Amino acid sequence: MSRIPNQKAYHGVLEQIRIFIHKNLLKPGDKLPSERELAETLGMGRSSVREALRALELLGIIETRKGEGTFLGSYRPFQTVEILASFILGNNSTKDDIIATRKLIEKEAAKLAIGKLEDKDIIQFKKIIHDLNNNPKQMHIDFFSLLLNKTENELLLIIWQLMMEFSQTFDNELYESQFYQQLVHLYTKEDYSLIENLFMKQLFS
Amino acid sequence: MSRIPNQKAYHGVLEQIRIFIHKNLLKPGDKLPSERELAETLGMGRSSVREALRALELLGIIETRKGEGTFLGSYRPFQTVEILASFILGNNSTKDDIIATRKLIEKEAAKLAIGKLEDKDIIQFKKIIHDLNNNPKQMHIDFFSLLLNKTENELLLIIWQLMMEFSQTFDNELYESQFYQQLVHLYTKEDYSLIENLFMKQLFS
DNA sequence: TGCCCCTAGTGGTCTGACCACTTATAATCC
DNA sequence: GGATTATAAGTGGTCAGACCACTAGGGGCA
Repeated sequence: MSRIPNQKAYHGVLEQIRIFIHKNLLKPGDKLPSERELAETLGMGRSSVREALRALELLGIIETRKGEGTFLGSYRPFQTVEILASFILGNNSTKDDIIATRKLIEKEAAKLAIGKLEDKDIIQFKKIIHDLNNNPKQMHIDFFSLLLNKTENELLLIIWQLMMEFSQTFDNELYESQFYQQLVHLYTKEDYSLIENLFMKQLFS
Repeated sequence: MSRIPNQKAYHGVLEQIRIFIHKNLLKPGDKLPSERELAETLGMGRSSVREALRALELLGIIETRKGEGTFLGSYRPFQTVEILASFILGNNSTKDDIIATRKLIEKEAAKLAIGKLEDKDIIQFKKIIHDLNNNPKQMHIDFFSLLLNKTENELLLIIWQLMMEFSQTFDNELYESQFYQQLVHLYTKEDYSLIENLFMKQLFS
């Protein structure tokens, strides 16, 4: 385990953990060696090991529970996207970019949902639209949350949620109230050719 | 700066750094406070600060140079990709999400670029396509980097780059070689109605 | 048998120390 | 005075040791 001089220690730890996981065929939920044990095995300080573990934890690759140990998590890049977004959004990005991207996702999600909606989903959509307890913004969130879920693309859902979250403070650019009904109506009639048009009308209104 | 008991210290550091960046309008390349300074300012140990910084470094959000300091990076998690990818492997639904989202952005970018391309851009596209030094993957990256740039939606560009980074290691689902030429051809003829069709043909081939 | 307490092990955090490296300053030399 | 060279200060990289808070399991007690 000789280290290349200019290589940082925690990179080595990362690599070793990766090897350990694969060699022992660890599955999500399985336990990893303790920090002290890892440090001794790899011949480096505990703090260096911790730096690597913290990084992996932030990315959702591992989970740590105080008093218990370190466990392999079920890694998905979504957490990574989320962290990156929190540093990127609001800094480099303009309001316009966020809104445009949000609408783009909504439009595409509407098309992706084609053929994946059952009758009970349609009913659910109508219920959301007519729920008078919700203000327009909440209605919008409920509506597209359901729609995004139906696309079965979890990543897209996460990105959309991030856009919504970061646009909370300034974005009131929702759609006209009848838009949602019209969209549901198109699903009901199974007339999918007009979905794009429906969105376009909203985007340039 | 009182901390909620069950909240780990480095999460606080993460948040503070994020605020610092936004408050001071730091751009990539700008310098952050030193580790010791951060530790004192935030009232916590240097090791906790380091754990947060290492995580951010792994994500490419910051860069550290020994003897110089810590600098804001350009959000490109290059160093990370191989490590992360090795954890993604085997999770097919996640891979599918990444690929689908990537292609979705490419399709929409192609439509967003309508009306924003000048003659010199067209020439540039053709140059990229016919550059024999590039392998197909590099050509694809160059092609859509330029296209995404032309959409003038920086956020969309960043998301796309992230998808590309992740999918680099496992995704060979590019488009047929004549696809790129056909797309440029449509721009040349200013025949935009067929862009969607062109992509759809690729997606289901 | 069932309960409780204690202990060993674990992650969470801090401190202080030393190293290697970079930069800016000061001293030196011509 | 100007150029070169030593020096000092500052920075990230790493380690060791010490506590703390928490968890789980075992041993003892009723």
